[in-house]
Amino acid sequence: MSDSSPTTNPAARPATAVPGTGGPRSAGTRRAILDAARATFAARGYEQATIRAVAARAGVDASMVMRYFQSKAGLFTAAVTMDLQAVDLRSAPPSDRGEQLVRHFVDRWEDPRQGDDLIAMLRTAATSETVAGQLQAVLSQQIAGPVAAALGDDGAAERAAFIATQLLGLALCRYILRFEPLASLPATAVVAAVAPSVQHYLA
Amino acid sequence: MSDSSPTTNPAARPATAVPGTGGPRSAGTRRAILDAARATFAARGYEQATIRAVAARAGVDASMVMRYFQSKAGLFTAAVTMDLQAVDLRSAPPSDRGEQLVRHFVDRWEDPRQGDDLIAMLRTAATSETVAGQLQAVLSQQIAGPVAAALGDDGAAERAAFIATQLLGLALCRYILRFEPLASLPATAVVAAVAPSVQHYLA
DNA sequence: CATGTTTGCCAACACTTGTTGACAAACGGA
DNA sequence: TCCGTTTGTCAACAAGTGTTGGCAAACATG
Repeated sequence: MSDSSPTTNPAARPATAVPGTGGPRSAGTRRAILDAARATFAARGYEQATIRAVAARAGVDASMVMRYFQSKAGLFTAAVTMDLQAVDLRSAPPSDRGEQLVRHFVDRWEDPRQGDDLIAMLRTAATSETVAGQLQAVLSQQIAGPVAAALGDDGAAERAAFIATQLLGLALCRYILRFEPLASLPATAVVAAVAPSVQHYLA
Repeated sequence: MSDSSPTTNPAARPATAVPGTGGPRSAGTRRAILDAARATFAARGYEQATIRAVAARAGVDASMVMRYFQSKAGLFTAAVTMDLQAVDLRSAPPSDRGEQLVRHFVDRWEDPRQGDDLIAMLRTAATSETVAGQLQAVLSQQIAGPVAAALGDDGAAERAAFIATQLLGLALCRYILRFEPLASLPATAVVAAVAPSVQHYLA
């Protein structure tokens, strides 16, 4: 006690909180809010997603969301912060690397957990320069990194950029705009169709 | 006279209005509002673009925007309605059709007039199912049409969908997210790099 | 049990949004 | 000149937003 005001000190952790979750408050509520935020941001985009909608989905009050995360922007950052592991393209023969890269990304998008993060991020990046920068950083690690590691640094940035156009365009049309017949095709067919295009940028 | 209430009847056109513009009010103001709306929607997206911002940019009052176009949605539709002429792929040898298609689209995006329309539409489509449907209709006419005309109907819809992923992904990364080094490359270099990918989907 | 902390809910504030209506100035025809 | 229509401005409304503070219950600790 006498440390500082309890409301503003995130280090004051109650006994019921699970250590290691990173949050100062109830772990269950925090997780419920984060899950609801992910789903809401992914489904409606940043502006359309209201704090009240997130709170309702999580079964708590809107002011709870504010106490757990300090602002809507903070909630978005916390909800969308993910640790994706990058591919190691060197483990595959050069002719298979395009397909490997596409499959890796499609797997991420199809995964309900990580996919919602990416969809929310992509949706928001279209209207927020800040998030666009974050997305570029993620893609730099996810694409430019492995490409440079596998091919060397000459022109890797350009190659990665063009690969990003193909992969983001696929995500946009299939998961956000839901263009038919693309959205209904099985994932394997999509991977098979797009792989040669990415392979071309790698060669 | 005695027809109906003048405020709600769009057919009542004053003598000062220019016939053929399609609008019942002053042609100059209408055009100023439409230009401002295009620029604002393209720059900030649908939700972020406020009627007051459009009005300020056009140099008129916000209520004027409402009287000319009945709602924000109506303004968006009027501002973003464009008539793009589709390519005729049959006029080129099959091996050049990919490049022709890409160049046609990049030319549209780079054109300040039509480009703003498309950027606004793409930005908005990411968060509005209605606009996503409109965009799909435009792309169907711009891509699926020429592809089916050139290659026949077998699998044309799928081919067009994959071509759309590449072309929309390029537009997203270059004109909206402004990823580097992609955004700074000359248009010719972009066309040359992306053309083989589209060509692959055509073959 | 008494106490202080945490959790959660309720109500409200300040602000912005799209939208509407009333009213003054310009303009054109009779 | 007079009058109706049109054009434009001002102020306001109703709804929804993120955000804040206060207050009651739960809960662990002494």
